Amino acid sequence: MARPRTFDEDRAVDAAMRVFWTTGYEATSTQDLCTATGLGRSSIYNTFTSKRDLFDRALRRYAEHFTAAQLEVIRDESLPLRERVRRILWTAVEPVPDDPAGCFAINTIVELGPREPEIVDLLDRDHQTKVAALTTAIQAAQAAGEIDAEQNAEGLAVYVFTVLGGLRVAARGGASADSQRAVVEAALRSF
Amino acid sequence: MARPRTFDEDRAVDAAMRVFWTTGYEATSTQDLCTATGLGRSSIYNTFTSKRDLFDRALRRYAEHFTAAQLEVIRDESLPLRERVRRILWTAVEPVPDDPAGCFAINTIVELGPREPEIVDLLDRDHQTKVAALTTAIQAAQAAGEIDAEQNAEGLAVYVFTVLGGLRVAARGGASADSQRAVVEAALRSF
DNA sequence: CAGATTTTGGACCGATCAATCCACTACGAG
DNA sequence: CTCGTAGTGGATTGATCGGTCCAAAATCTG
Repeated sequence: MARPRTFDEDRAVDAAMRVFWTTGYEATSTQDLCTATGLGRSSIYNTFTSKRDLFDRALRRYAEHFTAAQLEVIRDESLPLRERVRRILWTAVEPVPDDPAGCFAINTIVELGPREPEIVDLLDRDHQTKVAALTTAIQAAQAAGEIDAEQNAEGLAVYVFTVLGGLRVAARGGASADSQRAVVEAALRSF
Repeated sequence: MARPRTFDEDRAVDAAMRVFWTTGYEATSTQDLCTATGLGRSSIYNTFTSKRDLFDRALRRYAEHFTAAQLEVIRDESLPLRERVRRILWTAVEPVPDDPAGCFAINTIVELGPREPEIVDLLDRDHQTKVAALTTAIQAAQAAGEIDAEQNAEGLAVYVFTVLGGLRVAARGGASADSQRAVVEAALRSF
């Protein structure tokens, strides 16, 4: 060991994540990444091997962070299932104020999906984790007589995340909170 | 007038549209556009003033084409409203085989939304047209006692297109027809 | 303090970007 | 048949791209 780093690696990934989230992969230049992280080119390439590698780390960070938060809501048995679903969808009505518009994962699927199967795999695994958790929660609610037991639980779980995807695309296009709220209400009628 | 063009302008826009649709704006090079259209650089820059201009024309063409098709379905009074909505959503379950994955309009909102307000405006006007048409159809169905009159008609219309957006993002990520079908079924329960 | 080791800033690299230019071609008008 | 005009192919432009390199700086170990 010799000269220590003057920056925090996680902070750098976080800053990069927000730039990629806002601007997309192609439209983000390495110069943008330097500016956003406050690092020089050498520090970035010394720590992360390439723009693509840094993007992967940023995306993983995003996926892990948001998946963990969603799983916590999904598994919170102190709330009725319907309320848990509402909270999942509600993140699109009232997003975290300082976060960029839309969803980084969805932006990435849209931009890179057709030509980056590894990224699709990563996001798909993440998606499956969430679907499985929600499916389990729905089945429990069905067994408890909380919601209609006739419906396909997994189909309903996929439906929830599909609606969330639609909401986040709409948010990226500047949809109003009122309009997003109306969609959430309509979506919840399927339960 | 002198030497005539050896290519069809609309065909060129169409070819460009498919490349932008597949690859996105940033990741499409002018060389890609030359290859896809079969034109030389000069012909492209002589006919369209810039890459951005050609993109705008391609996007407008897409929006007009698909909006027209959707409006036709929405206004087809020979079908029950529920069936019309199903057909709108069904385009995500069984897309036109040779079309690129996903929806060009949604891809564009996601990629360029935050930094191209003019494009957002264009797509938003298009969106409003469709929402207004579906709202009218829903209100008629409510007046006819075909569906529950309690619900906010416009909210329901926005909901339908939001779900469609989610389905198209899922398609971009390679969702299976089975999974898409289950989502359509769940979505229709809100009616 | 000295030497080894890592980080850092900035100059630099070839490749590629969107866009322009120009010589040449092809055709309509007279 | 010739002239004028518009279309075309390909070379070329300056800017920017992602990525590398190197000398100077900083701090740990002994």
